[in-house]
Amino acid sequence: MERKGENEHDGHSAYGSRTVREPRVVVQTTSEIDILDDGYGWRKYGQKVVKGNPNARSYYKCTAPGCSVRKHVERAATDIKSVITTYEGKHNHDVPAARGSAGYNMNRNSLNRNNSSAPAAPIRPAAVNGYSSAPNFTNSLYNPRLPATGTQESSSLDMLQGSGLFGYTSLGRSMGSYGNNSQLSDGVYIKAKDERKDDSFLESFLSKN
DNA sequence: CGTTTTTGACCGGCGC
DNA sequence: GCGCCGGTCAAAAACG
Repeated sequence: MERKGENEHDGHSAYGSRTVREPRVVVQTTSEIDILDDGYGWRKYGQKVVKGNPNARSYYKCTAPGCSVRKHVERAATDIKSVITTYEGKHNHDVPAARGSAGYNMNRNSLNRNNSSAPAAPIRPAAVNGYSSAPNFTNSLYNPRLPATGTQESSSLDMLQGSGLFGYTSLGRSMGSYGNNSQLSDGVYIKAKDERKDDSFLESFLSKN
């Protein structure tokens, strides 16, 4: 649907020019669920398996009209628990869900093309466990087929949660396992840590809500 | 009924 | 020139 053709965005690491297009934000989350609810609606438009990773990469696009924000979700090949979500683009509308916490307004595409620091990350992990008051949980149940490597999530881990566990870490490249990304172009590397038992999580929602 | 998900095929670029 | 790879679109199905 949408347009096609003049949507070239291959660029890669073509720094030469300071024409930095869509902001790339990489969020690494440790959770069983691939789909993190950031408050926006996402429509899956594709899934592909990349070489070097037994897991498939899912492609999502914002369902908001006029919003061409894309989101890629992929699991680390080495750490099945690590979910790497890459956000591309910026939203042109407010957050449909997540009322009350929508006090943010990062919609600003003016000067500010370089993103070495000062991340205008439109990311907002609303799926943070701990407190769930907003009924925004449109994530479908996902069954992460763990390759039964022996190490399974013995028990639910509820350690680091709640609190603004958000820290912008400019990590060049941490999980340099499979030389997939030659280099993280300009992108903010946010590392959010949060684990939760989807069962309790969903049950709580479905039961109480 | 509308919407979203799902799978396959196609495309464009790059490498060799 | 062909093969490889990643990415998106497209049509159909499933679901709410």
